[in-house]
Amino acid sequence: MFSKYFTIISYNCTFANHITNTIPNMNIPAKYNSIAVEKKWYEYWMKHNYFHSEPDEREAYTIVIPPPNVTGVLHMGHMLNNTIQDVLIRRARLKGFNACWVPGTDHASIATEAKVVAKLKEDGINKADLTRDEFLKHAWKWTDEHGGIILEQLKRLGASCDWERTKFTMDDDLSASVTKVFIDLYEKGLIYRGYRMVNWDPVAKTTLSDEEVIFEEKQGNLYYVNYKIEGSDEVLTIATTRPETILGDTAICINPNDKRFTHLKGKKVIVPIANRVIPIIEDDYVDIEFGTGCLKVTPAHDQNDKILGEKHQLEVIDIFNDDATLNSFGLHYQGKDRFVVRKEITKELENLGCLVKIEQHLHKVGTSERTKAVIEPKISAQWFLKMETIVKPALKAVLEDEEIKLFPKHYNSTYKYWLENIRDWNISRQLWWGHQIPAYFYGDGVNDFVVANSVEEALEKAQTIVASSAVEKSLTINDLKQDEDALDTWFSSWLWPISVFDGINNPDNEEINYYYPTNDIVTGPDIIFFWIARMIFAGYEFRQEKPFSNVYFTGIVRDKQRRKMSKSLGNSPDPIELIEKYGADGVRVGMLLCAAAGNDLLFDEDLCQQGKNFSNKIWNAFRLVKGWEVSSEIEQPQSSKIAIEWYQSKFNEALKEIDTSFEQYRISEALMTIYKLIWDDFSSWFLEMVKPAYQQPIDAETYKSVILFFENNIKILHPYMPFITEDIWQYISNRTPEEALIIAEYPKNGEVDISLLKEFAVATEVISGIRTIRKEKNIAFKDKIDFSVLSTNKSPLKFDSVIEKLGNTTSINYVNGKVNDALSFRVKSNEYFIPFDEEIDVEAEKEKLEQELKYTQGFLNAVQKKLSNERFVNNAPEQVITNERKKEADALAKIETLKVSLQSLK
RNA sequence: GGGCGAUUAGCUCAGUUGGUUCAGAGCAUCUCGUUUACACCGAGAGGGUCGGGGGUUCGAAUCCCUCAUCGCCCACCA
Repeated sequence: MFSKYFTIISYNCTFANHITNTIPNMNIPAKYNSIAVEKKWYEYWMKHNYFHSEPDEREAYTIVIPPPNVTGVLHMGHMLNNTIQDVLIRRARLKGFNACWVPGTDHASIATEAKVVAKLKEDGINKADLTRDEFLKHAWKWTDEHGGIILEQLKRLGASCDWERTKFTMDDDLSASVTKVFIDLYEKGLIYRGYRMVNWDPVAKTTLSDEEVIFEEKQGNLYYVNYKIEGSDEVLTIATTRPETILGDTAICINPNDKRFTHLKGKKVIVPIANRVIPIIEDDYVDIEFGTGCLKVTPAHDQNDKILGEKHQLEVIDIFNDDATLNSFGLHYQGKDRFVVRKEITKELENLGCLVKIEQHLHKVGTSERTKAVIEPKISAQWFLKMETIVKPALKAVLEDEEIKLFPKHYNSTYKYWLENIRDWNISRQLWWGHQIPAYFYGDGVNDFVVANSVEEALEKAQTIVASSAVEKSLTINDLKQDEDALDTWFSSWLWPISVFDGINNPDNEEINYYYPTNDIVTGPDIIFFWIARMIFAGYEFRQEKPFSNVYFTGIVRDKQRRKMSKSLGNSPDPIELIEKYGADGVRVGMLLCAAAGNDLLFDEDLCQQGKNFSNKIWNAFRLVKGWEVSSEIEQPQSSKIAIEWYQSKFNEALKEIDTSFEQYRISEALMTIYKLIWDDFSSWFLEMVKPAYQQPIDAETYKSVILFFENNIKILHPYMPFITEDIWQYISNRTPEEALIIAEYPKNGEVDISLLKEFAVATEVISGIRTIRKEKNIAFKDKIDFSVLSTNKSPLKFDSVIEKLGNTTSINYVNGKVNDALSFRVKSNEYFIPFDEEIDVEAEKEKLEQELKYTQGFLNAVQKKLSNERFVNNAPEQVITNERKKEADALAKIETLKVSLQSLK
């Protein structure tokens, strides 16, 4: 017998090479080397241009990347964000879509300009000493040196962007789009120049949009100051948080209903220090309860005061320079910083006897998102975009028509609230780095300007205007002066999904018509207003169509202590180091495992380790399969046959679950489904079921299925772990570039045999039972055991052969009565027996049985109670009742078995 | 001050219209194991009054009310 076996094996060995010649006889390394593999396959993918997309007859699936800051460095937020995008895009590619992921960077005007200014300062250069052109030269140099690092880092992650399409928001065509859009909106009357209260960042020396201001709660003081009433010895006390602005006061306001001050109506007060006389005005805006009920009005430095000022026609005195030092209105404080002045003026007021008291006061202070400087409200001439009409289609698209879906959905209400309460968008910035506003002044008047594509065009327009006016004057190019300001960064990125396909300059080109609207956009919820909403505005305004169908908001990446990851805290790991340590696949899996949809994620490096372990698991499963000799001479064992049937169903079930998860953008849930499928179902169950005995070959038919399943597994895993899957794919068979996994065909959905899956679940319980007894009684696995079952069902079940194999039992005996001298366990109403030579601890067995009996009896009672409740039987659906009856029957049968067993022990 | 979202095992989270599979998953923990893919592993086990309290219902993690705690967004109280 033995020698015969060997003959067969040696025969099959030669044959094996013949029938499995699709599998190249390469040496598979014992360890998976992520670094070498990742480099190899990324280069391969690039070389064969798989990431590149051109319009064709297939359906497009498009994502535009949220463009990171051009000089930025990859952080964990990008890692998460781009992993998700890559998963989506790779899956779409496998599913047969023409997948196009457009990468690029944003010029990030204020952030980049701040960096360049800081760099110049280090080199001893002051921005103020440079001309605009000189400064821009430095900025471009900086951009060329640091720009695009982040895109290179994305490649390490495996991002399958169409790099040929890489865009930058200051590329010529994108800049032209911005200008075109500006002119268009201006001509529609939507852009206007206004003298308004804006948020002034005194460090960056620019205005900011409301969205760029972050309110922080700060402990401040409330200063009570006396103002002398003109022509009287009486004083009036006001409360203020900003005593330095006293020098800009132009009125005191009281509530007309405040009886305390009735006698002061129409009088005037003298501003301390400045000794100016200002009126007392009345307005019910003033809260009688707050402070002293008297409000000092400084129209130049407070939004509300400005409104009051306009209403009551007050003088406006701006006391600050651009850097928030005081100007000449600051009198002897001229040139000093506002916070220094606050301290000094307090002292002076005290010396003058005007300071009544100082109270501690907690209040919100606006700070600059970028520079952290305290915002100074300032009145200045700025450019604004009217929002009223532009928001309308955007509201409808998300809230009524659901043309655009937000995930998670609850962002709908945030979106709605913001859009309904939106204020005009301040789009001008006092910066050089960015798109210069295409407005050209031809005269000294505030309104002496034209908006044009170029200075030449501007000249023409200006000449026309001048010619039609009464004033005789001829203009030359030298008379024109372009507005110094640049546009808000978001004024270019709101066009991103359109401009990357040149859809602004060239609205009917093939690409924009093919790729637009894009499918999904993936970003953090922090830029829902900055970017997402505005892209939607732009989409409807310039193309009368949504820019994308689905918005997936990721969570914010935090550390284990829930702190936001940040440079200053130093709690953010270096993504590249992580990739080197755990492999890109491992890190991708690690990121996603902690990224439950709709939640912030607490990043934990251990999860990358889990990802790496998963790589290892797959690698070893592959080594196992690859190590088998294959024989076409052996008949397929029954256990393999049924195992294949089962795994096919299990796989189909998983496939369906994955689809459902993706529909809801539950990306990490889909990954978990695949993880369990491959680790538990495929490796722990399926491979063990079909695994040939030591040094024995596997039958060819089973092997074929194993390989097919393996291929299907790595296909569905590929979006998550692109590198290891491509590597194994190519080991399985020498593939031509046309057969690479990255462009393979995603498995088709198939039938799920639910009853088969259920039967298998029972079989696993039986196997578990055997394992438990083996363990309890120290019966080695290699010792074959006798195995009997007492069952109402006398015929062998589908998975009996599997039980025999994985339990290492003799063929299962179906018996009519209890087996003596045996250990037993029960699954459903069946009782299973394993003979045991040594004396059985009767008491212990009895105890066990009684426990089980007690539990089952309790269970039965509950079920019967339910069933005897008339209202339950009358009201519950048929199915629920049927199920309860079945539970009852099962419990009764089990109790019977238990009683018989107990009887025999007594 | 307004709005939104949470609160389920030690941790991070699932739990769809209230009822099959309802108390689950992964990780962590504990026990045993180096059996010829993998100790980056295998087999097994423990662990939760579903934030508290009330209510609706035959039946509640799920619906309603209320309280508590935490997070996020928005808002001009000097």
